[in-house]
Amino acid sequence: MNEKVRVRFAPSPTGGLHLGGVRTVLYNYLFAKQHGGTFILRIEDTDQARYVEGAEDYIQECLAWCGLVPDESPLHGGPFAPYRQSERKEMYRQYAEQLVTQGNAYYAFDTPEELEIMRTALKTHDNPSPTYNYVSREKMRNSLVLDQQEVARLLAENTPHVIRIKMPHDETLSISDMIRGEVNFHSSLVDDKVLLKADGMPTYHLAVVVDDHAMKITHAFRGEEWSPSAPVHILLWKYLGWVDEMPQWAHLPLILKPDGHGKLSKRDGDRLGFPVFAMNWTDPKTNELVTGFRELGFLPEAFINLLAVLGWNDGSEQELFSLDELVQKFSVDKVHKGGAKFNYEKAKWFNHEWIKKLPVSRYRLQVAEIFAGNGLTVVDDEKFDKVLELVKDRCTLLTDFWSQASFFFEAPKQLDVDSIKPKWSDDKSMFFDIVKEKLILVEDWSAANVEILFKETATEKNIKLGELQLPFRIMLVGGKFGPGVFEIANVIGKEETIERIQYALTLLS
RNA sequence: GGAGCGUUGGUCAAGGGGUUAAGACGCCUCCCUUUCACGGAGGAAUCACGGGUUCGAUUCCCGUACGCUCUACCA
Repeated sequence: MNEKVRVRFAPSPTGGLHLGGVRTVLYNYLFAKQHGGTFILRIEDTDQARYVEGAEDYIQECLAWCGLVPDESPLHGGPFAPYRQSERKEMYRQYAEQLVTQGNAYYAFDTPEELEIMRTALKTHDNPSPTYNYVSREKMRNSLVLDQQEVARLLAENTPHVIRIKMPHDETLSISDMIRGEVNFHSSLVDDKVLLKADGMPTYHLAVVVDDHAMKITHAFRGEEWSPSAPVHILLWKYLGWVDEMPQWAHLPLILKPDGHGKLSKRDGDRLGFPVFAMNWTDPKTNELVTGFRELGFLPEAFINLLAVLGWNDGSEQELFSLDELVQKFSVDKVHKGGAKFNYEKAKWFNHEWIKKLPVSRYRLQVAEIFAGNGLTVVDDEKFDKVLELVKDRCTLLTDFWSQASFFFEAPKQLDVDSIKPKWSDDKSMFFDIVKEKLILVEDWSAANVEILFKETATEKNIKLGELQLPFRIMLVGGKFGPGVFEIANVIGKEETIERIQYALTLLS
């Protein structure tokens, strides 16, 4: 393992894992693996208000389902523990204090109300979002303007306070992004971000820098929404004296709503009728269930594949990639700069392709579970595989196997007799009576034999074969779908075939 | 408002100074199949706008428009 490359995925346990999240994990993973490096899962749980019980386990399960198993994580452990930010709390305070001592940060005692007053007071048409910056900080209650004794008194009295970074007036901060190249920010336009919150927990800005340093992270992939705060992070690496160890950044394009514009959100899934989470997620606070790709019948191979090409393309015509192939072929410089709208139709196409591509043994178990959920226990594995093989071309989602194949195991509950009745005749009725009798005598129950017998009888009775196949299909399947009728007859067996013909004849007489 | 980023068919996209501007999804037509699919053959549909540079710009440069992200003691 090449310890030179260490990349991490750092979700916060606040809910389900959405498409953008999984894609970020995926790119992190691909990059780490193709360089023989280490893929790390770190949990960013410093926001106590939004922390959700169970979300961390959920994330780990999603990763396992997708096959993106981390080398180091809270669950697996690793040499750079802890992998949960809340367990590193003391270290953040220490670094924040160090920055204050160095003069790169300061204490701010402003209450939320005072901040609100400042923002509304400074708000103008031209400046709808005033910030705490090198101008406004002069009028606030912080250790930059208060005299030292006052600051000491406030601290001694345990006055709630935060630590803010002191942004320089006039500096150009340059970020080298693996996807976008060099991006420049002027420091006067960046605000004095809070580094350490009043509850003693760090904000993302401090935590990500301290953790990435502590875990020796070399490459950092994250969503584009982080791009504007990159200058803060750069400065922190500098102030803490770690510039030489700073990871290389890559800001990934966003996954957008299929209609309209904007970042894809959980709500869009409900609204437009498709999943946005990897797996089912039940919010313990509201008990609200959000459906996942897994439960909807997606294969992890397809899920990973569709996500990989939503923001990356290797330049060839290839669209279907296995995880191994992705590790081989992924490259950061082919990652797109612009966001992509999510297209559920295309997503389903990927799943369809993977269902056709993979051997049925790969998803036999999941389909069996779906059957069990519908009250049917699979007992004959050999038959089950045969059936799956027979209908896989017609299944887009794993759940489609139920509607496409349940009739192989239990007689259809309803027959679409309406589509045969108009053309039904006594001749046909007689034909099936004869066929039924002949079928009883068949010894070698093969599709070919049934077909021959069927054809011969049709010729005898002088009825066109085509006019008989549809009724036969309805008798066996219940509707106008499924593989070849004689194949079906073969799989469901002699007795069952005869029984279904018999039953249908009573309905039609 | 500001900053950063972006803009090739409806969507995902390849390409990149001279091309009939790939391919995929979706849509339409036909073939196969007397079911539904799969498969096969076709079709409609695109370089945001304006200036430059150039013999020539979809491609390079500058503007404009539009979009997105950020502008929290959230990440």
